[in-house]
Amino acid sequence: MNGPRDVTIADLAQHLGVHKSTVSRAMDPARRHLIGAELLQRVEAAARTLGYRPNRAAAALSTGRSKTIGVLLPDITNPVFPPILRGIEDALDAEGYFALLANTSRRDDAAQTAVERMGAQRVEGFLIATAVRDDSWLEGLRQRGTRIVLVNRTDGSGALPAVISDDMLGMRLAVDHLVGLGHRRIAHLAGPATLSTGLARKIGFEQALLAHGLAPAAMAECSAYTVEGGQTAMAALLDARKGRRDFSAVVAANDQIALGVLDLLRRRKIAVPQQISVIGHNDIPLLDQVNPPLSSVRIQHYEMGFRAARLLLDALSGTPGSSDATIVLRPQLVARASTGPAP
Amino acid sequence: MNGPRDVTIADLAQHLGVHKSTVSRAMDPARRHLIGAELLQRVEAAARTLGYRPNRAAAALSTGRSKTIGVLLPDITNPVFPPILRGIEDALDAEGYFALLANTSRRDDAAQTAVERMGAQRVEGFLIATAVRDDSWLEGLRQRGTRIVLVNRTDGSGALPAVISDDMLGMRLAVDHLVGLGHRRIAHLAGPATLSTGLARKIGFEQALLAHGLAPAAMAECSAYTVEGGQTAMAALLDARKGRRDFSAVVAANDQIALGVLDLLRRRKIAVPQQISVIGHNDIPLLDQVNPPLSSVRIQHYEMGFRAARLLLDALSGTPGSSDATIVLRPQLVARASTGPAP
DNA sequence: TTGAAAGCGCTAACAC
DNA sequence: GTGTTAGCGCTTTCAA
Repeated sequence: MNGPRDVTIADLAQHLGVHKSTVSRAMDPARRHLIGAELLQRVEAAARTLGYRPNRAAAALSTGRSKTIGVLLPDITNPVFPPILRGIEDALDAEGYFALLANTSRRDDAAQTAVERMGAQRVEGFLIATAVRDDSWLEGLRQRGTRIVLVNRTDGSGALPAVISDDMLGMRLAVDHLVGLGHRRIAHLAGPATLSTGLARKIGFEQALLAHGLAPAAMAECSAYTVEGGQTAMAALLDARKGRRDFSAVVAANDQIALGVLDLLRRRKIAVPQQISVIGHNDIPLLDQVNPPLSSVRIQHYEMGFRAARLLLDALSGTPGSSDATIVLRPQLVARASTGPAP
Repeated sequence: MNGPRDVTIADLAQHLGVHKSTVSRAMDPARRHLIGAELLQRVEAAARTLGYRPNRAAAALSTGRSKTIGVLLPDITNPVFPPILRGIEDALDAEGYFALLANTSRRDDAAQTAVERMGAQRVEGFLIATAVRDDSWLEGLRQRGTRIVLVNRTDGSGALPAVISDDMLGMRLAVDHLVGLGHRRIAHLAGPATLSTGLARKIGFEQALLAHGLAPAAMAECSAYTVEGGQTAMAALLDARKGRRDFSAVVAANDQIALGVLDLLRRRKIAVPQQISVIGHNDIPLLDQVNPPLSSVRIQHYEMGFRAARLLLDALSGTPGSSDATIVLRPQLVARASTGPAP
């Protein structure tokens, strides 16, 4: 059925008249020094001529280490995730690890199913960007010894190591910026309260206002972090006020929501930023090209992925200290033309 | 070092007083029917209570099938690739396969290195979106029996199965659209000639013009499919003409290049589309929000990934016919505000 | 319908 | 330095 069988270390050993464990040693950089210099050469030469290709699957079975990490994303199609994944992959690659990928927005239980199937593949740990605040199964997993690092979002337990952006600070940057422009009546379009980011940004927004002695002018929760979610919530906000707007600026919980807001305001002929200022969060690509260029809070996507992967890798190799940390990255304000002086 | 050892089929077998091969059969849906109904129940119950988790890594070693596919992308951060990857993943997931991911834009030989390492992991095949026209190593791989399906780009050999977009048709759509708007002098900013898409679109552009009895008004090749590549090439095109533009429309080889063009024209105070019309290719997200909304040729990214994965899966399972096909998907014109009547 | 035995390719004590 | 031996957990003939 298959063509010529793969060449194995046993084949090499026989060919060279040595034992296969000798070949095994010669193949492993970490144990190569145990081998005679001349023999080492011969092994390498033979490997080349016979076309030997190491079989990590076999090594994995023997050692229990697959050199493979499970990565769970809601949906790679959401522009927030590519740079995170890229960061993850760069960190893993440097250590010879691969990412096994799953998008979990297919079904409700997709994340758990993926974790189970990846567990069967014996991934050494998980990088999870899909945590929901009331996920208790994640904490259960951890207690059974599964290595997990959360990215971008945390779960409710707070017990799992995570790498996230400082959402409170992000909101402070946004609010300070607007207040600096003279705005006093500021509205917030929140993300889903089921997500840690949705909640943290909402609280962050309120606290940031409070620091200026202000209260929210209006609040609404979007059903999802999408353009449509933003449009719908914004329409509701405006309609509820029947034309009498009591706010001059909107802080959106993420960029897609903000884009939805821009879209709706454009359709309703409300000028941005002359009549209403809008600011997003995350700073996804192309925001500088939209109309008007959208102000946002830039978070360190790539860095987030990279650090999360490093954290997991360190935990796997038993590096002390780093194991249980939660790393909080600093966001940065990016002011563009969608925010301007209060009317 | 490790906690309690994993539960294996041997443990289950002992616990139940049967042979492990019996348990193995009970675990495999395809061979379950060989097992007595009552015993089957007991096995399943025991598996549950003892917390048995199948070890695919071991199965992989035994069967030679890892249920894993290697996916090579240049850079997931380029908005063209997320939907392709999503399509791939959806198709793989349906068959219980996982994608092992590698971004290959890190180094020149990253693709070959990744293929080698993934080969060691015994992936069953490769989905490759990084082909370069003069890649001969891919063809070599195929001849040695490696299963490969190309996505988005083809290599030079034409011998490898691939799923791509109809680039000739895409250019025809773009050119027909512009000619329909009255343009006669049309320029092309080509992608790198080392990529199949760069070349095919360039030829497609020329042929499409020819069909209207026209010749290219100007041509330039961008060093990369990037915004900067577009800016630079466009600047060169304009500067070479010292202000005397002999074209009223630009067909860019992809959207990033087109965005670079828009950017440059904005800085030079040349009105789009009043003075120059611009059209891109691929229709990446947010193009409808940029200023002005960019016309483009929409290609079926998701479908491309999905079909490629299906093709590979079919080949792996020995489904006849489908194995060696090259599938060409039809693109579609998306006219927006960046293209308008010729001045 | 179930059991026995061999083996997938590699690693890891331990011995020489 | 190198060989021996014994698995890792599962599948797969072949028998019974």
